[in-house]
Amino acid sequence: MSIEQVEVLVPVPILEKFSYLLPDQFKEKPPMPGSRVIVPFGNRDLSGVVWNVGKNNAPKGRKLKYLIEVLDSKPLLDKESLLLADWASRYYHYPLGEVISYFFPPSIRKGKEAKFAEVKFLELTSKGEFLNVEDLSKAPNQKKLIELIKEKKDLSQKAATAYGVNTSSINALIDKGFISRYMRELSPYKKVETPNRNRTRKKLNEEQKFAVDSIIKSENKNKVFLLNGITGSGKTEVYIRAIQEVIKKGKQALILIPEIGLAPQAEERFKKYFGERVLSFHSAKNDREKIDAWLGASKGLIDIIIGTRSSVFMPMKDIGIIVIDEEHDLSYKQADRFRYSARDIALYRAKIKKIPVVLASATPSLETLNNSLQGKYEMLNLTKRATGASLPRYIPVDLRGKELKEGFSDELIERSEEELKKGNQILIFLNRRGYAPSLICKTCGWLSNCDRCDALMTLHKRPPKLQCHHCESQKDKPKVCPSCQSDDFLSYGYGTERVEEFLTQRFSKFPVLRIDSDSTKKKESMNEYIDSINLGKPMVLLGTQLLAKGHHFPEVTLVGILDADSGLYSADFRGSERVAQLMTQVAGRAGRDKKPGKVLLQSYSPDHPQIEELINGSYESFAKNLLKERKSVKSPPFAFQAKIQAESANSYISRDFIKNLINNLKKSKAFPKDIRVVGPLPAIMEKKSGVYRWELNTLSGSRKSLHQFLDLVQASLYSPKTSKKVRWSIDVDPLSSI
DNA sequence: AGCACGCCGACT
DNA sequence: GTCGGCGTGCTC
Repeated sequence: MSIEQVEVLVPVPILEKFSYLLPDQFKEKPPMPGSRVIVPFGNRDLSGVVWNVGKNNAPKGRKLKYLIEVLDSKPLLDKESLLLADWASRYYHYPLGEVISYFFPPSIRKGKEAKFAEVKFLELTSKGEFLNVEDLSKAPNQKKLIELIKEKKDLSQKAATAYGVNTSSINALIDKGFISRYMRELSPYKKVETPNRNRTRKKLNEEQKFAVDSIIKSENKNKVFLLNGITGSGKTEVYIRAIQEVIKKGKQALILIPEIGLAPQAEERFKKYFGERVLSFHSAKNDREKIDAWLGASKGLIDIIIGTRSSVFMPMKDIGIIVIDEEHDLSYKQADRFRYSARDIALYRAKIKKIPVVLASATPSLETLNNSLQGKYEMLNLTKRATGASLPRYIPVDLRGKELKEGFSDELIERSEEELKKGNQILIFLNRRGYAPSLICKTCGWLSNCDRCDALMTLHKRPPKLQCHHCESQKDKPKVCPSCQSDDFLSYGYGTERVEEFLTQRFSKFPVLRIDSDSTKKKESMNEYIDSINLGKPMVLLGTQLLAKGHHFPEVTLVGILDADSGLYSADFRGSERVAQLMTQVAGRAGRDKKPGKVLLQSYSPDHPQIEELINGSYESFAKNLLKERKSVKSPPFAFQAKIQAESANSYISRDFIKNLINNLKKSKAFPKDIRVVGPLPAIMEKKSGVYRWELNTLSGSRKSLHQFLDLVQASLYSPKTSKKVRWSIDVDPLSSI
């Protein structure tokens, strides 16, 4: 029986799949699931992905259109990718047709041929076949080329040039009709068969060896490991060994890293071990690079992909392990549209493929820590620093009653000076860019409010502007107060620009390097900074969380945390988890090599239980306390959470939208009983980028009930009756509430 | 998401 | 009289 129709996924925010009739020429050899096709959709033609063959779930009576074209004779996505997409679509309650887009580089998704770049090749014409090369003895280059083509069979023009044949000789032979030029696809990758380079075989300690062995032993099992290692304990070294074993078996590895900023260094580090087998992947790559990496990985020409969030969808021929570095990092969660967590997608992908996952962190998320404590994940502890160094010592600095200079206590200044004079580097941490977080009129009290957000605009000095850090708004710094025309302003609070100014004049003999998203805007600047830090000369590093992430600064002996209190009283219940992670990570930059390190923690409440726990306990003890607290109030990870948000030009519209939604859903018989509904409430920052946001938080002890509830929500929101004045979103396992 | 259709305001 | 504003309806 021949196939009459196929079900196609189209990249539109609609839950339904769309069915099409197959024209006769495709009936015998219908496109398989995972192949791309062109279909008519409304009054345009779209590239879609075949989901089902032979099925038709279109409403009865609906007249089907004919599919226009089949783009791929073989599926581009394998069965596992399709399963993964289906799961992700259900789990995150996001339309499958849009989810599947994430599995392709954008241009492939839009219908571009899934091929490596075509390159000029040279071949003999039939006239050329019968040519006696000795006839060309007067043109040695032409003779050489003919011989090369005969010898190599496949010769690209580029290769010919590399052998020393210039283009004019090539063209001469073409003109004479002896050879011709044609275009052919050429893979930029050669399958590397040589063993890994292993340039630096570091000796592993007992804990590291145990960790490597445990991971290797579970090679064909779906096992999740928490590689719980203190900062500087050599986690990377552990998973590199595990990956080496996987590759020896002819399989591939996927390594996820938090941010693009870390990609070049990470890539360089992995290239040292794996040479040409490794390739990085992130959104800054151009179209061609993305296609090449994607094809290379799916054809098995690349063994290791190291990439950011979006790489979790990278199709791979035979994936054998997934590593998620800094698994607690927020950047693994996409915060708009398809709000997926790359970590959780990776966990499910590994489950489908029955392969191990390594979650690496010095400060694991409470979710992961809890899963480990409950025995769902195997915890591999690295409690010693790889260099034999000890963890830095915390020294609290009580700010109460102290006179500060631009946010610095005398103690911090003195200790900093001491270290610099000893030839060491110091790191000052302040998680606030700009000059000052607000500008105030001293005369009338006018504040630098943002017009589009419930937030104050930050004063920047270079260039002198007021900038909102929550939207795109920026304006010139006013010369006089917009309200009372006075010119007496107060720059209130401290940002990195301001502290840089102070440090530069206070420690004038030493270079001050400010590292934040403003100073690293230029493409190469971060690498240049890292290089100058690595020279090891005494200097002051000053920066935001950019500095806290993953870097290895062996010469830093002192870390100064200017404001340990910020975030202590956050409106977000995840605030203290964040702060603890950030502090521990920053602190971990100190004393990583031979020299011991210390961390000065400036605080107005050094006896706050959380600060005390960090100083006298550890991240882990801190996190375990937090888990107890979360358990007692049934917060995640002891309940599953989803957030529904509505935004519109008007607060009442957003509020009523959420109100009506929940009221209508509550009338449904399918409304699960075990759902805790909190809200509607305005978002913590209600007005942002000119829109007003209200939200509904829902929690349940049962994942199943939560999803049942979200199915109702989804059905209601995707109904055509839903108001278009409101932009809404469903966020499963939300992480931020700003 | 696009795109067309459709009904009310300022313009060559 | 028309161009075009964006509300609303629909996509196999």
